[in-house]
Amino acid sequence: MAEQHELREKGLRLTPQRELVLTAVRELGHATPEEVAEKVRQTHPGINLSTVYRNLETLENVGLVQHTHLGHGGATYHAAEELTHLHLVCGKCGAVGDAPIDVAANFVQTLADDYGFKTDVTHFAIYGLCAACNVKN
Amino acid sequence: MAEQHELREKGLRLTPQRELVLTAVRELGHATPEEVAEKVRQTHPGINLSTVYRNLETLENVGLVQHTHLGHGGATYHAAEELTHLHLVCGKCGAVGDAPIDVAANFVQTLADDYGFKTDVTHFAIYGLCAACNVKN
DNA sequence: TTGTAACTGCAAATAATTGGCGATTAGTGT
DNA sequence: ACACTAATCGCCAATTATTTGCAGTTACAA
Repeated sequence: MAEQHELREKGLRLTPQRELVLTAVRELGHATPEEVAEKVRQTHPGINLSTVYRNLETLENVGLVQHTHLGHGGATYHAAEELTHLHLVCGKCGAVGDAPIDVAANFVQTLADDYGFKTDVTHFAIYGLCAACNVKN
Repeated sequence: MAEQHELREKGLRLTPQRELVLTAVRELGHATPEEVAEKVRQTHPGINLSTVYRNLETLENVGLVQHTHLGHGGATYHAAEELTHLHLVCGKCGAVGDAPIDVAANFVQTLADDYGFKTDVTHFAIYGLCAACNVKN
């Protein structure tokens, strides 16, 4: 019993649905619950949306995924491992780009020093225009 | 007819509801549609939520207000004049603090230079812990 | 005034998310 | 291998947030 599945290590039961949701989040990078469900259904059609929501919540509780409010409508989820970058959300085309967090290191430090505000980089969403949209604007 | 009301200047009809919504947004600093409605109802009880939603949208179209997705659930609106600061959203207590945009100037510049991403500072929401929550944490 | 398009209120329609509950199933102990 | 129990699932009704259709009202120009 040396090999413990990562989900079991967190005290969670290892169900196919759960595993599929986690895998989907990892493969998608970032996605809404709806998108995760769609992805999962490609291999497991019967899965219920509620199940996806509940598993996302559960997985978030144990720290395997996180959610952010990138834009309109819904939250988007991404794997915890992925939390090494910022999300650059294009307000025009909706594309989500990435940038390493250290581009913000200085900024974060300033906020901490001057405002006592401890920025949560994992919850960072930045709006603007992506390079592509910027050109044709 | 020298004095044109700001709303009329934008080509909008000057209705009491519209004016109240705009005033409420300005007084509240930032608020959800729900909160705006509540505020407006203090002086004009009959106003309908749809009307608030529609006016916020209309006012946003002409550039008098803007919205951001500060947290969960809903968008929050604020007056366009107010757009000289960043929003520091506390993930714990929900408080929304402000910081002048120039603390981000450097950061914004980096994103522009390195990623071609044109950051929209008016749509900036930063998550973390506010000073108060940070202490007792 | 009077006409007309903009605007409002209301109620029903959507969309997104959550909660209840009986049926199922993973994981434990035998 | 078998039974047990709580975790989890699927289905579906309930919320919550926002949007839309439409008929009645109103701002404002002529």
